[in-house]
Amino acid sequence: MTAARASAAAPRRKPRQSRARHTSQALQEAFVRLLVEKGYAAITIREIAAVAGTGLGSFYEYFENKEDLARVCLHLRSKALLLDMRAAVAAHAGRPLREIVDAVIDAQLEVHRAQPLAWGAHYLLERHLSSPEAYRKMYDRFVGEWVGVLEAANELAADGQKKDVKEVARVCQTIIYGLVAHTHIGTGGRPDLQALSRQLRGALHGYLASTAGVA
Amino acid sequence: MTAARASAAAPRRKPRQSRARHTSQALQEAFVRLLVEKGYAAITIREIAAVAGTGLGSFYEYFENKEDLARVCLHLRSKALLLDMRAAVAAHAGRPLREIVDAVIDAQLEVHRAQPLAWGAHYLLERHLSSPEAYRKMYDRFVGEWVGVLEAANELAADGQKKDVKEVARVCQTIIYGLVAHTHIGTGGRPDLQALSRQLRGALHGYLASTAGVA
Amino acid sequence: MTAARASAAAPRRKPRQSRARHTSQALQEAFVRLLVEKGYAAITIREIAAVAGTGLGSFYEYFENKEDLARVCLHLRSKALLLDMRAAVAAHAGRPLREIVDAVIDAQLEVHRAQPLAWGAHYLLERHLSSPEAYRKMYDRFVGEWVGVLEAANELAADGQKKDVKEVARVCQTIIYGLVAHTHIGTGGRPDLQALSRQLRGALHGYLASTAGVA
Amino acid sequence: MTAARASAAAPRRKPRQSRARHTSQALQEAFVRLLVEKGYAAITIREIAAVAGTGLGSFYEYFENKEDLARVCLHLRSKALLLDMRAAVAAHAGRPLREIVDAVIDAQLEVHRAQPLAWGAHYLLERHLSSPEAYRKMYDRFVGEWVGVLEAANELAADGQKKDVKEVARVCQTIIYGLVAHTHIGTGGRPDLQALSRQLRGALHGYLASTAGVA
DNA sequence: CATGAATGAGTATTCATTCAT
DNA sequence: CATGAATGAATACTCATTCAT
Repeated sequence: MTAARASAAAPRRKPRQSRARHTSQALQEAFVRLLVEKGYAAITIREIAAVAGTGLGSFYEYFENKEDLARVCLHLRSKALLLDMRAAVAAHAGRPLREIVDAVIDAQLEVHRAQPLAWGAHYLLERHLSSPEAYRKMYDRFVGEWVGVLEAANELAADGQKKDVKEVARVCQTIIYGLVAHTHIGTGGRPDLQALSRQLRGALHGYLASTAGVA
Repeated sequence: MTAARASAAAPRRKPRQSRARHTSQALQEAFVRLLVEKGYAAITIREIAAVAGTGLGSFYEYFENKEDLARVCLHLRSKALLLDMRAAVAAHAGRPLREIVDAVIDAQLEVHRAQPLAWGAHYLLERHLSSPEAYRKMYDRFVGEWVGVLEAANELAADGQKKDVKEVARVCQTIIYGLVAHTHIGTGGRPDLQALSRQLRGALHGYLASTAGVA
Repeated sequence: MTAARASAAAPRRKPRQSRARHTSQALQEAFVRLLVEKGYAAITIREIAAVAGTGLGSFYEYFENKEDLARVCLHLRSKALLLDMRAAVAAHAGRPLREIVDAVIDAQLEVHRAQPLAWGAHYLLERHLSSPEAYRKMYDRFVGEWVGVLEAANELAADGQKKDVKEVARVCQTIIYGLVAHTHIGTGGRPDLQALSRQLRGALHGYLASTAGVA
Repeated sequence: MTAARASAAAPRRKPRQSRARHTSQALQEAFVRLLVEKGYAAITIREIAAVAGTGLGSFYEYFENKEDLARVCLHLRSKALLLDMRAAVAAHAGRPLREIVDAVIDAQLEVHRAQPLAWGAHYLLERHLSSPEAYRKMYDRFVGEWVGVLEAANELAADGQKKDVKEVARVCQTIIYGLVAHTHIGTGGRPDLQALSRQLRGALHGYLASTAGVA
């Protein structure tokens, strides 16, 4: 039972939510900023607190340790992306697969467009941090979403081919994740989103077209 | 009585080079072994030396620090993969693109088949360690190799389309790297190489077929 | 208001400044004590902290490293001596040179009389530590003070002989520093201050008398 | 029983003196050079050997450790100075004290004139290294020499005043040592020997004149 | 709830020294 | 006699974490 997360449920606190949110957010932002500047390993908790303008002790009011903070940052951002993707799928359910895929691509690019730097830091952090388990977990969540994409288009050849669907979903996720992450890590905050869009369309449509018989 | 000097009565001392190589190699192997067992962060230099059967000081004869050793391991393995890929391309120059791509896929899978665990550790380590610069550098090296693949098949539509070729190469590299790395990280030493091969063929051939007009 | 724990007699906690001063001072005292006991080179930071009754980390709150602490100790002691000398000069300004010199001698001896051991350690440490620059700097400061001595007595022959004054000052400082330091280093805490006083008077008065024409 | 010093007496070696002397000398010179460049503490035995152009192991053929080497350097140089001083005294025995003192001053300055840099290093090293014991020992040797100076001039007032003689000798040694050392340390290889000579004469003659009744 | 002085466990790293050749 | 790879004892130093205020 961590002191950090207890705030959500603890009755002892009268959190004056706005204050708490502010401090926590400041810490997260400080962390991301430092992440871009000097890399995860070199960041010190003292530093995070200093940049955030909080006392050292306050850090521990909100987070267990550096990794905990990192995980929270990672989780929030991933979740946002996931939800966005899901919304795009829902909004195009029943449409041809090609259209849904395009919608997903557009949705993801839109999310990234707003904060290319932060996303660069995010992908870098993700690479740095993830244990095999965490890696798989996050991946599977997105793969699940892709299964949703494939099922949303009623083009599935036969039923009972779940296994194939999942495989296709994994390949799709790998392609989109790889291209998006690579673009954001490799370009230092100035990703060419147009080229990225073109590449994504090319790769996904190409792959899915060739798999038409299966999925 | 140090293990180092124990070498009983037999081959007292090997010529310099081979001794040095031996110690350095032992350290590298110890590192990879520990990497698989407990993850980068938890590894201690004392431990590496102990597992390698060397004195603590010897570590510093060969490496600056843990990260230096990691980088050397990473570099050597990547280089091997690169050379292997290049050989496969050279051996199939002039053949249809599809064939060359298959050769590359087979070559890479072959390399991975021998030490799936070590490759899992490698991809994990790569994620953990690489700075944006190192990441880009390694990536670009492989992209260059893919440009070679595309040029080896004399199917390039028009000349002067270097830019397109490079983009296609990047997408190909992203696909193969993403799928291979993901498979080795996510399966804890038991990657389904047959499925991986199928996925790679599907994704690459599908993508390249749809881009036929361009490249 | 936590009066509960205040328990009357216990001066639980002093205001910040004084606490900090206490810890830093304790470290300095521990250092000097160890210095006398075993010499600079043999002192360990752990030891200093232990003797001071502080945690190891606290050492680094106040000092960069052993040398830093040593320099602080050296500086404080020298400064005290300097100020004392200056006060003696000021108190006898306008008196005959001989009198002022005697006052300076008496002042310095007085300062040393209180802690002969610590002064022994001080001179030893000074010898051990000082780089040529630090050495010169400290020296010049005292030479400056001697210039003050010579000027305080209005016996300067002609004006514009600043250069000579400085030279005389240097010689005086060398004599007093050499004799005092030597006596404290060489006698292991039991300096014969009477003899020292006699020697100082003899050397300084003798020298100054012979230079009367100049200064 | 050090291996280093054994060479003088050990029958086991056929020293081919020239070789040994060469290596030992090279090490000493390398040491002095490094001493001037970076200070005693920062010097590494590896470095000394490297600069001397010898193998690391060879260092231990000639010296116990860094301090031993330092002591040898210190000792040789001091001894040379001492012998020179003694020779000057002997050459002027029976002459007036003033004359002998001048001869001693001249002799010392002559010795220093040849290698001001090395002497600077010497005095620095002496300051750095000497334990109270070593310090006193060296000092006493020179004081003894000064006793010789005072006795060489047949001006001693009454006999049985050994104690006074010794005190005067100490003061003289302190004056000359202080001025000479200070000049060589503080001027980075470019000591003003003329000024030094003037100061020495002024201080010593002044002091001795005022003590005429005693000595 | 905020703060930051105090703490010390945990490691990296250096460098003198040895000894087989 | 010369060499330098190997060694590990000895320490410095960092930095997360606590807790009294």
